[in-house]
Amino acid sequence: MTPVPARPARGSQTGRPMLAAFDLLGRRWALRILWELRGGPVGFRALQQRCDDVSPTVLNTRLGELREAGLIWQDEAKAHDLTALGRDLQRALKPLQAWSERWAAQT
Amino acid sequence: MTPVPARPARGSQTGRPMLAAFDLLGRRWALRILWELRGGPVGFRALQQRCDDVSPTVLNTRLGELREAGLIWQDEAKAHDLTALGRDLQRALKPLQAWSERWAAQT
DNA sequence: CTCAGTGCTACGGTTTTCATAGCATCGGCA
DNA sequence: TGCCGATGCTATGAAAACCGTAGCACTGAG
Repeated sequence: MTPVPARPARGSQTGRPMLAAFDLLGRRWALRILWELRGGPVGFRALQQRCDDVSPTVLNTRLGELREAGLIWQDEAKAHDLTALGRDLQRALKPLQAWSERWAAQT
Repeated sequence: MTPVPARPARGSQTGRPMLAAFDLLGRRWALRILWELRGGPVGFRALQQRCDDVSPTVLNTRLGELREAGLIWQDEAKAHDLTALGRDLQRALKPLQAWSERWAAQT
């Protein structure tokens, strides 16, 4: 079951957007998949390789969820790509990258 | 096994900080736990309730990972709280909240 | 009309997460 | 002193998620 802002998130009463986002992005490979799509459309097998050979089952499940959530879509050649909303999220995740480098520096 | 920036992340060769962050934050409840700690130290059972009664096993596992990663710590009263690094991450996650509201608005 | 490449699904085994019960400890408070 | 509720957390089996591999259907190049 794909989390969307309206519907209550897994393990939550209220459908608060942030909690739905946590539910969606807190699934394995979800963040990574979005990340690997940052440079334009990618085919299934290429995407799989970029994600360190994630198993196709999970990859396809995540792609389905992200598609249903409106973050990605498939073009006519079946390549997976970010939607405007997905690119928006991408930008929102930018500070996370900066943080991760501070994290690395501190350790 | 807790992901830290130096060590390679789960399912990754390189130990790129961003991938380690994805691994750490892509585990269930991890983001939520950090989020619920935004207002200061919280005890175990209170935190569990705020996280929609997450099972204590997972909560404790996540807390251990986040502690090992240096994002949270325990004060003398055993209450869980963000470290400076954790608060830093908190700030980095701020745009995500804004995004989630745009997401909700669009759906 | 092969043949390599692609998108994806089926299947069974392993890992993660879950729900519940319970232990040990620590204040109040009589 | 002995009880009582609350707290931090662990143990244990069941459910769900995830994984690796094999393979099907299709498409375009040669």
